[in-house]
Order: sequence, then structure tokens, then C-alpha cells
Amino acid sequence: MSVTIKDVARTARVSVATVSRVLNGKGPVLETTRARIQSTVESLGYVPHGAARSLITRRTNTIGVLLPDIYGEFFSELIRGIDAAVRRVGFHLLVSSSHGERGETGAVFRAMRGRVDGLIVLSPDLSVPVLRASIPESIPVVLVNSPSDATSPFDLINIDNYNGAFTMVRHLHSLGHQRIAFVRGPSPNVDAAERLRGYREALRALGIAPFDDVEFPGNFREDGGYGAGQRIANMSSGAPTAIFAANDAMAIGCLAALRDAGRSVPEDFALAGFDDIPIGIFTAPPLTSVHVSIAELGGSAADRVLHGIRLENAHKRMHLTLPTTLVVRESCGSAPTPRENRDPSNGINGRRRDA
Amino acid sequence: MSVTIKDVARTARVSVATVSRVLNGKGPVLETTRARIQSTVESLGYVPHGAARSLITRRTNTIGVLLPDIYGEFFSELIRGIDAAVRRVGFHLLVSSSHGERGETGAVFRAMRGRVDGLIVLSPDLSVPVLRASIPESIPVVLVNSPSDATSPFDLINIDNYNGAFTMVRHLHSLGHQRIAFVRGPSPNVDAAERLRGYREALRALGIAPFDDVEFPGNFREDGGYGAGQRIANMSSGAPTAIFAANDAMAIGCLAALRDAGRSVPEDFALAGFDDIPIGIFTAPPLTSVHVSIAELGGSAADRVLHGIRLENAHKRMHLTLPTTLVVRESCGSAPTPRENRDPSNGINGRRRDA
DNA sequence: CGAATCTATGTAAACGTTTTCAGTAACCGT
DNA sequence: ACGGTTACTGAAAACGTTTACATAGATTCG
Repeated sequence: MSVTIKDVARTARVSVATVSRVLNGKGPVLETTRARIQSTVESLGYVPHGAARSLITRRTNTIGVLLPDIYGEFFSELIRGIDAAVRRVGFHLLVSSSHGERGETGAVFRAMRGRVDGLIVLSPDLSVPVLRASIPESIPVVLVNSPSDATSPFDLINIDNYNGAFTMVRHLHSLGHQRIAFVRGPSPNVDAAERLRGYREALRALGIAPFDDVEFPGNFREDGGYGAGQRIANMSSGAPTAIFAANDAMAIGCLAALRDAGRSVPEDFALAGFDDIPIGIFTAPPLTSVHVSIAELGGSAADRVLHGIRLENAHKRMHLTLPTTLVVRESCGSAPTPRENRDPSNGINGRRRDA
Repeated sequence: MSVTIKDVARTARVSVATVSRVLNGKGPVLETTRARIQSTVESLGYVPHGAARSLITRRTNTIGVLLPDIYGEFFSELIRGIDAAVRRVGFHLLVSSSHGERGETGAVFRAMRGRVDGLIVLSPDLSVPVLRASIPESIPVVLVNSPSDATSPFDLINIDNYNGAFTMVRHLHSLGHQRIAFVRGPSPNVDAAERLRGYREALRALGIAPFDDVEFPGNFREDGGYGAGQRIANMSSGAPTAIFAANDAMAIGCLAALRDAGRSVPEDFALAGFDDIPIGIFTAPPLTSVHVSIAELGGSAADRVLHGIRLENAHKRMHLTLPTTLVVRESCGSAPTPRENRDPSNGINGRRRDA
């Protein structure tokens, strides 16, 4: 069927070794023969067989990405970041989404073995021992947004959820809010847990006693935020003056609930989210949030795993934490920033301060 | 390094052929030896080398997905749909995003050759001849949301943009609107073009003379919709009573612009979008839109390419068009539907009618 | 000027599988 | 008892590359 290196060699009247040499630019080869081979390659439309190459070089030039069931923009942004970094060095991306639930995690890993040179694993829900048991240690692995464990044999890259949340609470407090509610993320999720921790610690640091009844369960989705918003709107006593949702999707749901209940933002409640999704500029009012650069997160993870591959997995393991940025818009009543055109390339919107 | 089939064979005191047989469940093998081999495989932690396997079977068990630069939820939904379908038969996904711009399209295809058994290509911007020139015909290829060409040697799956838009216009007209503005998508995009065509044809069919000045340029992003909304809010004469944006992101931007200009929806303008993104339920007011099941689109594409692989690319080429559904919410003032909890698994929100 | 180094090429062994072919032993029907 | 299946297993040839080694001529060097 397809044309092999032998066909090229025969047509160009050289040995396969020489063809291989010009293909990989290795070893000396006469300029005239190089040109001859080059042209036969093109005229024959020859493309090297990846599998054969991988077999002998023990390199697939592919890195695997394992994702849980992710909805929304996070997914696309992350892949965009990874793909850009990886493409620069001629690597490919083997993606497997929804490795969540059932014990199929191990199966997925097994299926990836021998197909990838490195792995990026996103598993905010999986516990360390589970990961440890099912991830092969023979290739470089970077864990993204995963439970931090000092003894982890893997590289680790996380978003600075803790400081992001802490900063947001401090910001709300600086605007005069004393009673700040929190809409939590899904409970096994490590991002959710860290944001909650930042919220609680900030309250403590500010000398505000934390009351359990100003925390509301959530699920990172709009409907979860809507439910919390309904409950808050109906509170008769001890109602908060500010609401901090663990992500923007819930903040938007919350906003809808408050509006439906006839309450307004920021007049009746200050409202803030987390993630700074693009649509946050266009809500009414525009949403104060914590900016996270997902694409950058993906890019760093990719760079890290590529580095590990280059050093044949003998590199020093690192734990990286990507900073977040406070983005102040109108939903907290503090900064009547005009709605600006959005530049998606750098994501700079609203007024930003270092977190 | 890694343990090979030979190690297994030696340890289990059989030939590699026998090991291979139990691994693939082919050919007869004594129950006792099967068990012995099975257990050695596990104790040695043996995993077959994918490349070696591909080399001889000429199968990679992988399908490639080529995407342009896509933002937002579309990407994740599509991949989710494809991945689910593909995983069912034990296939993998090689993803390459942003094969847009420069002439690197050919390079991407070349890099994929030999690594995948089939291809799903999403290229709403690429012209047919370009695609034709750079896509290999040796493996099954499914074009998604691509320019339709009756003579295309590839399978084709599209969303029924035309009828979706047509139906929406008819709906707006049935509510009494005579002057319906349209916010266009980016011009080379085939989805944008089809939606525009549906809009124009519907106007014609309804006997409404189309005026050029009720069409506004857009880009499928929020800011584009915002710009259009500003212009509409400032129109002194001949202002439309209804606005139909070519996608939800622009509708939301438009909504923000109108609100900023002190105009309200649906009182001053009826507003409708296209895509039915989840957040549309939580805007104020909830957004009337055209529902498209992206995950289903991805699933169909995957099934189609898998079918092609099974038949070794000798299958009959098909052109599929996935139906859309009108989802009526409050942004057009017609249906004061209560905000409902959203079930993300089937995406049924609001009131739906067949398109 | 012989030895050593370099340049350009070819030969052939590996990489880890699957699969064809062949072989042995047991069984079946006549 | 014997040819013909059948059940099981092994030997070895592929698959398409890369690369260590070999070779042969040209150049350099002491």
C-alpha cells in the first residue's frame, strides 16, 4: 500500500540507511545525494511510519493528557495551552477525557503505556494513593490541580487557589463587609477545598468569627449557585452582605437567583466569583473575580513534562503554584469600571491587582 | 527496561506465539496454559507495546481530531462526544488544535499519517479545494461543520444551521416582529454563512423585504455582540424590534450593550441567540436560542469514522445534517418560562419545539 | 610515505509484536 | 487400523524504521 523507506531507497539508488540519514539530518551525506533523495521522497509522497520509528527509538513524540469530566471553558483553554507548548517541539497530544468514576483509571493508564512519552494528569478528585498506585513511574508525569503531597514522585502544578480566595475575602472586607457568605465547590475537589480554606483562613485572619451557616454547598455549576442564591435571598436573619462563590459559573447562577427574588447586586449584596471566565465582563453587573490563566497552566504543565522527557525522567521533581489575580468589576459595588472590549489573547479585563 | 512478550513467554515456559494468542483471545489454547500465562502477565506487569503492535497490524486504534482555534464550550462538548463514542470500542484520540492560519495544515496532516486510523476534521473556515489537497484519501475522514460539496470524497456532518435560523426568524415573526436585525458571525465561517442564509431566506419567505442595515457584522464572541448592541441602541430611525444573534455569546454581549444603553429586553427589543449554551438559562432575561447538541455531533462523527475504518474506507460516503431545536425562553417576551434546574446530561431546558 | 583521521555510504541487526506454517498428539468415523 | 479432522503449540518470517559496525576512498599529519 503505502510507500516505505525501501521504495525511496530503491528509487534513489541508495541504501535505506542513507535515506534515513537525510530524513533525520544525522550523519554526513553528500549534497547531491541529499537532494536526489529529498526529491524522490517528495515525488513518491513518502511519509515515515510513526509506529516503526517509535518501535526502535523508544520515543513516541506524544504526550498523554488525562482529564476528568470537565465542562465549560476550562477544558478548551487547558488543551489550547498544552497544545501550543507541545506543538512547538513537534509533539502530539493523546487525549482521554472522563477518566472519572469507575475503576477504569488504571485501564486508561495501561492503555496509554507505550503510546506516550509523558503524561499530564488532571485529577482534582483522585486521592494521592489511588494516583500513586495506578500511574506508571517509568515516564514523566505532571499532576495538575491535584492534591498536593510533599512526597509525591511526580511534578505538580497547581493554581494558587488559597491565596486567590484569601485575597478576595480581604478585598470584600476592605469594602466594609463583615458577613461574607461562601458558596462551596463540590466536596472531593481539591480546587474547591483550597478555595474554601483560603476563605476560612482569611476570615480568621481578619478576626471575623466564621459561622457555619454562611457557607452553602455548591457544585461548580450554575444551578448550584442558583440554589445558594435562593437560600440567601430567603434568609430572615443573619443574612450576609457579601457572597463569594467558589467559581464564576456559580456566581452567575447566584446572580440569577437574587434577581429572580427581587434583590439586586451590588446594592443588596456584593457578589464575587473565581476563575474570571470571559462572560463575566458581560453579566449585569460585571463580575468581580479571581483571574486564573488556564492556558498558561496548561503550557507550564506541558513544558514541565517535556523537560522531564528530555532528562529521561531523571529530572528534579517540582511543585509549582501559579499566581492568581484579583479582578475588580462592579458586582461588589466598589469600582464602577466601564465595560471594556475584551482582548482574549491576554485576558486582561477590568482592573487587576496582584493577589 | 520494560518487560516484553518474550519475558512473559520465557517465564511461563511457552512460546511467544502462545502468549500472543491468549493476549488477543485468538486461536485455541489449553485452559491451564492460558491461566498460567495470564498470571505471569500480571505478576510481571506486562503491557503490550503499542507501536510494535501497530507496526504489524497496520492499526493504531487511534483516531485523529483536527480542530481550528476554538474557544468556549463547543470544544469541550465536541471532544466529550467523540471520546465517549471512541472509548466504547477501545480507540484513542489524537488531538491537534489550532490548525488554522498558516499553511501548516498540510504539515499537521502529514504528521498524523501513520499515527491514526481515521480522521475527524473540523474546519468551518477552510475551502473545499484546500481540504481536498491536504487530506490523505487513504484513511476515512469525516468533515464536521465544513463547506458542503456534493462531490466530496469524505463523509460530512453538519448542524442544520439553515433551518435553525429559519425557524427562529419565523418564531420572531409569529410574535409580531417585522423588523428583525441579525448579528452575523465571522465571514469565512460556514456555520455563520448558513445561519445568515437561513435568516435571509426566512425574511424572503415571510414577505419581509430584507434591509442591509439591519445586518451587523460580528465575530461569534461577546465583544462583537456588544458592538452590534451599541449600534442598535443608538439607531435613530428604522430600529429593529427584534435582534437575532448568530450565536449565544454575541447575544449575551448584545444584551449587555442594550442594558448599558438603558434599553431593556424583551420590552424594548426581543433578543435571540443560537447554540443554547448552558449559561443562557441564567442571563437576565433567560435567552431564547436554537439548541444544538454538540456532544451528539461529536458522537456521530466518531461513529461515522469508526464505521469507515471497519469497512477499510470502502464505505459509502454520507452527508448528515443534525437537526436543531428551538428553545423559547423569556428574552423574546413570548414565554415567561420559569427558570428551571438544568440537567446537563440531556440539555433540556426551557420549552422546546421541533425546528 | 605510512598511519591516522575523516567522509560518504552500505550491511545487517535490532525493536516487540502478530501470524503463517508446520508439527505433534489425540480423537473420530469407517 | 487408518486417513482425516481437531486441539494445541512452536519456529520463524514479517512489519518499517534506526543505528552500530564495516568499508573504501580521500585527506591530513608527523
